[in-house]
Amino acid sequence: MEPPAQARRVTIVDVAQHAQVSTTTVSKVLRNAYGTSAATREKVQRSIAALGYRPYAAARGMRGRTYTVGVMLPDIRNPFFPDILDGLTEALRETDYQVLLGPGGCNDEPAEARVTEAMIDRGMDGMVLIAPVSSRPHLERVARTVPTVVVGPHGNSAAYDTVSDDDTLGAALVVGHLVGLGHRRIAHIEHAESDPTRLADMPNAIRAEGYRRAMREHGLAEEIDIVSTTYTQEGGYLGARQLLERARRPTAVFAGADIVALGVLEALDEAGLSVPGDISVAGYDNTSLAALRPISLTSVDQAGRQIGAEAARLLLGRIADPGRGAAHVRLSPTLVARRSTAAAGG
Amino acid sequence: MEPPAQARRVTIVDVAQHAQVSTTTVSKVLRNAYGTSAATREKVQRSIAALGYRPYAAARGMRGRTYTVGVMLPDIRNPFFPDILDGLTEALRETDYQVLLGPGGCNDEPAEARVTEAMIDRGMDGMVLIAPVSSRPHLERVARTVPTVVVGPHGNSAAYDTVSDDDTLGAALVVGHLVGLGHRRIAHIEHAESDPTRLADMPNAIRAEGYRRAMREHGLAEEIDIVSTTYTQEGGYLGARQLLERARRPTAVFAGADIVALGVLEALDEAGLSVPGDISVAGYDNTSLAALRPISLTSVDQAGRQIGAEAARLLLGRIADPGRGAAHVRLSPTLVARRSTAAAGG
DNA sequence: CTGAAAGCGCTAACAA
DNA sequence: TTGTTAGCGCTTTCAG
Repeated sequence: MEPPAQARRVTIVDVAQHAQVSTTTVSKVLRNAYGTSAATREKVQRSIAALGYRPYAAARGMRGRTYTVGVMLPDIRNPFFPDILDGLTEALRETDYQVLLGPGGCNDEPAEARVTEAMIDRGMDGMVLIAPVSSRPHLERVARTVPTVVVGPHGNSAAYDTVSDDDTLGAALVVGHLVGLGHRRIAHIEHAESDPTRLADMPNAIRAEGYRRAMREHGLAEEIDIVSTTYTQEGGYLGARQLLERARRPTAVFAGADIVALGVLEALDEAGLSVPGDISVAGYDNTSLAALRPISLTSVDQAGRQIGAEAARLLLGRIADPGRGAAHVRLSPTLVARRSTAAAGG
Repeated sequence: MEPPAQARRVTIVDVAQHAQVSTTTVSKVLRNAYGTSAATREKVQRSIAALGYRPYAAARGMRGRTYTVGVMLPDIRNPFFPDILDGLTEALRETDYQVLLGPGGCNDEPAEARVTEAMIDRGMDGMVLIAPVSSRPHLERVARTVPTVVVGPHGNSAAYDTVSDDDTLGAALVVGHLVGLGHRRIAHIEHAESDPTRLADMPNAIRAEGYRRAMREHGLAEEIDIVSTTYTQEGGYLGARQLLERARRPTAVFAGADIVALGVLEALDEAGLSVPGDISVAGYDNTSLAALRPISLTSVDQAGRQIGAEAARLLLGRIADPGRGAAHVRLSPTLVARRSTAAAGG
C-alpha cells in the first residue's frame, strides 16, 4: 500500500518496446522524418497514444530541438503586447512549437539580458524580442547564438529579422488629423532616451522625428513643442503639467503612447480643463484602454496581431534556415479617431 | 576567412580543464554543493568567469533540476496578474530560479492543459498556476508530477498549495461600503460558470455567494439581484443593460471584476446616466485601470504582490520537500473607495 | 526502410 | 576533498 511514488515518465524506449520497433524508428515518427513506412508510422503512433507518451523536451534539446520559442516582453503591463502575442501564438498553434514568455523588466537592460541568457541556456530554438531596450551589440550577440526576430525598429541588422511599424507615418497621421481639425499649436510628449548609441533606433525617437517632420510639412515648424519625459502614465502627467505652464498653451497634445495620454488626461482633469473642449489629446498604440468609453482616446493602431503573425512567420523561416539573409518587415499603422480630439477653438 | 560559424558552447568540461579539476568539482561549485574547499571553489569560479561559461539547463534537467519555474497565466490582459507576477519574480530574483510564463487561453481549458503539459515536458522544477479554470483532477495530476502552487481558491487539495484572497470578505466589504452610503438596491454581476464540478471553487462563485450573504446580513435579502454574464468588459456591458431594464433599477452595481465594471460604466454612459450621481459602481481587483482618473473606480484590492510573494515562498518550500503537507494561505483584501461610489439618492 | 550504438552536457553514486 | 564513471531521454550517423 505504498503511494505510487512519482510514476516514472514514459520514454521513447517504452514506446519502442510496445510497438516492437527500435527507438530510432520512434524518434523518426516523432519528427516526421524521412524513412518510415506508413504502416510502421501508424503502429508507433498507436503505441504513443496507448502509453500516453510525451517527448521530454530537455532530452530532445541535448541533440536537436526543444520545440520552444522564447518571447521576451519588456513590460507585461503594456496593453499593446497582448495583441502581438495573440498573433504570435496563433501563428504557431498549428506547429510543434510552444511559446514561453520571459518577463523582462521595464526599460531595464540588465533584466533583459538575464532573460535572453536564461532563454538561451534553456535551449530555445528561436527567440522573439519585443521592443527590447538592449544595445544593438547585445541583440546581435543573441541573434548569433539563436535565430532571432526583433519586434520594433532596430535597424537593418543582418543578424536578425525585424518587424516594425512605420512610426514616422503614424506620427504624421496624428499631426495630419489634428491639423485637419484646425489645430496649430500641437505639442508632443516623448520618451527621453539617455543612451545615445541606440537613440535613433527607438520608436519614441522615431515618433518624435515623425512629429517634427509632419509639423514642418504642414508649415508649422514654429509651433514644434516637445516635452521629454518617459512613456509612463506619470511621464504623461508631468509632461502635461509642463505644457500647461507655457505662456502659449498648446491646443492639442500628441502623446507618444496611450499610457502617456492617460497621464495627460489626468493632469488636464486636475487642472479643470475638458477634453476635447479645451485641449485635444491623442495617443499611440490603440490599446484596449483607448477604446474604453470614459477615455475614448484618438490613437494610432499598430496592428499588433499582424506584427505577431509576421514575427512568427519570419522566425520559423529563420529556424529552418539560420543562414538566410535578414528580412525587415515594416507595417503601416492606421489612425483611429475617437472623442478625445475635436476641432480647435471649439 | 570563414564566418566563425555557431561558436561551440562552453561546457563544464572546458571549465574543468581550464581550472585543472574534475567536472564533478565544477558541478559541485555550480550547485554550491557540499564538499569543495574554498580554494577550489574560487579557482573554478575564476575559470567560469574567464570562459564565460553558462550551465545548459536542458542538460541539467536530464539529471537534476532545470532551475526554471513555470507560471501559467490564463489571460495576459487581466491587469491583476502583473502584480502577482511582480511579487513572484521579486521573491525569486535572489534565487537561482528563472521564471518563464506560459500563455494559457482565456477560460480555455484545453489551452491550459497544453501549457501545463508543455511546461512539464520542459522539465520545470515547479509550477504556479494562476487562476486556472482546469478541473480539479487535472490540477491534481499536474501537482503529482511537479511541485505546484495554485493561486486562487481551489479547494483544500492535499496535492498542491494554494494562495488565495478571501473573496467572501471582499464581497462583504463592497456591500458594506454601499450600504453605508445608504444603498439598498445593490445588484451584482457575476461570471456564469457552466461546469458544475468546479462551480463552488471559482472566485466568481465565491464573490457572488459573499454578496448574497452580506446582503442577507444587512437585512437586504429581498434586494438580492444577480445577473450572470461573464468576467469581460462586454459581459459588464450586457449585464448593465439587463439591470437598466428592471422595473426597479438598482442604485448601485457591484461588478465581480474591474473589467466588468468598465463595461457597466460604458452602458451607463450610453444610457445617459451619471456615475455616481445616478448609480454607484464598484469593481473588484483594484487593477491599475481602477485608479485612472477618468474611471476612478471603487474596488477591492487583493494585494497581488503579496499573493505572488507568498506563492513563490510556498513553491520553493515544496520544491525542497515535495512530500510535505499542503499549505493553504488566505489573504485578506481591502476596500479602496473612489469616486464611482457615492451616497444613494444623491 | 529499419536498427545498433555513440554521445549531447550535466549530475550523482561510488571510490580513492 | 576530489575524481571516475555511468547514465538521464533523445537524435543521429552509419550499417544492415
